[in-house]
Amino acid sequence: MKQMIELLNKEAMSAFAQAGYEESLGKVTLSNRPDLCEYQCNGAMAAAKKYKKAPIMIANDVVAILEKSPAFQDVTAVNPGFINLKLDKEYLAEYLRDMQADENLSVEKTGKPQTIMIDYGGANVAKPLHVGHLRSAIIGESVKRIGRFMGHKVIGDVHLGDWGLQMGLIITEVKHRQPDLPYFDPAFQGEYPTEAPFTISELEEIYPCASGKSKEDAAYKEEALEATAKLQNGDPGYRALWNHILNVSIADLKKNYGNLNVEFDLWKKESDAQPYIPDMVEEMKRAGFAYEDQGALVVDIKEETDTKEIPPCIILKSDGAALYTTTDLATIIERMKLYHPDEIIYIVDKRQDMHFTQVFRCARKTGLVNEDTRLKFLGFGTMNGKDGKPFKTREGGVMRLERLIADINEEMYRKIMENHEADPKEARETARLVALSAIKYGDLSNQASKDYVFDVDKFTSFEGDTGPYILYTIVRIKSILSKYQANGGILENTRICAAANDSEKSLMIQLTGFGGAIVQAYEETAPHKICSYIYDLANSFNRFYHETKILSEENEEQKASWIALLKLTRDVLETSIDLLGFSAPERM
RNA sequence: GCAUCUGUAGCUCAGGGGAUAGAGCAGCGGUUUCCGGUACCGCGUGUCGGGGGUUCGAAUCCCUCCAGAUGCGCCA
Repeated sequence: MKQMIELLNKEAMSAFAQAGYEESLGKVTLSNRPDLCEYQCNGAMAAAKKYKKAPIMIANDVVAILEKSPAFQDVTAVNPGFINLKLDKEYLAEYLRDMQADENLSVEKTGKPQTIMIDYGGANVAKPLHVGHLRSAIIGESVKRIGRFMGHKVIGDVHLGDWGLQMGLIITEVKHRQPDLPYFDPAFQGEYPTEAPFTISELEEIYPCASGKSKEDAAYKEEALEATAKLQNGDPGYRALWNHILNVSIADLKKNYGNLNVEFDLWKKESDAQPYIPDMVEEMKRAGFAYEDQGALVVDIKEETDTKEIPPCIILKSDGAALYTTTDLATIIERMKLYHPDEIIYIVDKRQDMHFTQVFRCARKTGLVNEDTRLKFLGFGTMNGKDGKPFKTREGGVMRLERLIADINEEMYRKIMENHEADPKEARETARLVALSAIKYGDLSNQASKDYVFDVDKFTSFEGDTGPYILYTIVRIKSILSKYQANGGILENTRICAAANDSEKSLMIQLTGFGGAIVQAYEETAPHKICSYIYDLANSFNRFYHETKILSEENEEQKASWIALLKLTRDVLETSIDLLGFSAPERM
């Protein structure tokens, strides 16, 4: 169904046209002066010059026509030429009834569903997730859900880092510790064990240990490089060991992402793209894109409009090895071949902007993607501590994601138990949900591209612009609805009627803005727009709630109308937080 | 050095050509015959980094300067 603002635009545009002015001038926006009106139209001022006429006169002409529209209860022209609009109450109620009946709450699914791949998460095999991985996971998950809600086919891919020296280092360290394992015996002919020779916690200790050694011990590093090469050349024992590393690691990653309500459709890995590299390189050479420069194989990607020198894209190092860029390009080939995406969105630290500029240009120039395939880089800013510097533990180290989440869960649990008596088991689960809302809302309510301060005290607060405040509002609505049902009320039999007071009307107007907020969040890949929308909505609801005694209302039709309004408010809020990637408990 | 991004209230952030620049937190003062007061209402605070320009109108667009973050060929 059409958005409210579109309907109003149509009214205003036709009024301008009927009054003899250009139709496009009739653009209606939400009022920025709620004391004066609900919606406004500024077209008369823009028209003044064109028609050499005082704006107020133009506004008067338009108002004369607009007054007849059933959409408005009040239309006035104000100096110097504003047109102030107030919505008709019945028209508004009618719209909300339609919205409630619409399965997508007024948001029209796209007529042209596209396949969108989202590359997010940024996890590496055998390395624990840390706070640096938080933003990509949270933002990516939300972008994915928003795209799906709009009716697109969205594929989330974690794109694991599983290739390169890190793997060689781990294999080398395992070899030093357990040299008798069959993986290191070239003569071994039997079946390799199905059980991994290490647990996830051992694995997480092995990598930093090996990495440390390689920095001090040249021979050790040499060994790791050899192991890397051997793995990449397909040594069966090394491959078998590598598979163990992958399995152990992926199981652990799935658990951790699961705790964040983050789910990937694909668990593709850098190694999956390797088979595409040789042909890709050959083709780039053959077509004349790639040439040798200072020993390396490069592709020029300069463009005339550049304001600075963009270095060429290096395809192969001077020693012939592939690098990050190479793998990313090969991954594009694989994605195009297997999934035919119309768009690929990369949700990565904004410091990698230059890298992706190179990859995208190179992919386009060498024809790896179709002309109309969109490649989008959504760079996010750094998560800082209260001191404004990158978030660290108290000891100054990198904080593991698991620890961060556990700490916040604990804090939430403490708050819940402190505030009222609760069953410890239920309180644990509630704490988990509220903590997740705190973390995700805290992150998503900031613009992705900016650095932001991760302030645990602020995010976990039940007051202000926070996740817990949103959840609290939802829980409160649920509580009233269930009381209504407990007293014999039937939710399905309720019907929204015209607003009885101002706070109810502004809640209703706020509800009509849902579709616009979602569409904008989708078009701008900006989940924070949803946050600010639901924060305003929660405020509107709470204001209305305080002025209106709902359950004790004697007029049954009026009571049912309010219940219907509450139900719609709950649905809009819950749909919205689902798009942000968290959910609300029944009680808290 | 060059480039990109950022600069809005004491703090954390919205707003991105229109009417008096907004929220939250922090501070102060109210609201309870209570459907969850973890709420709601009110009060104060601004050279929108500085300066120039475009426009009937600029926090918003353009130029310039200042400050900070980040990035600048064989790491990922």
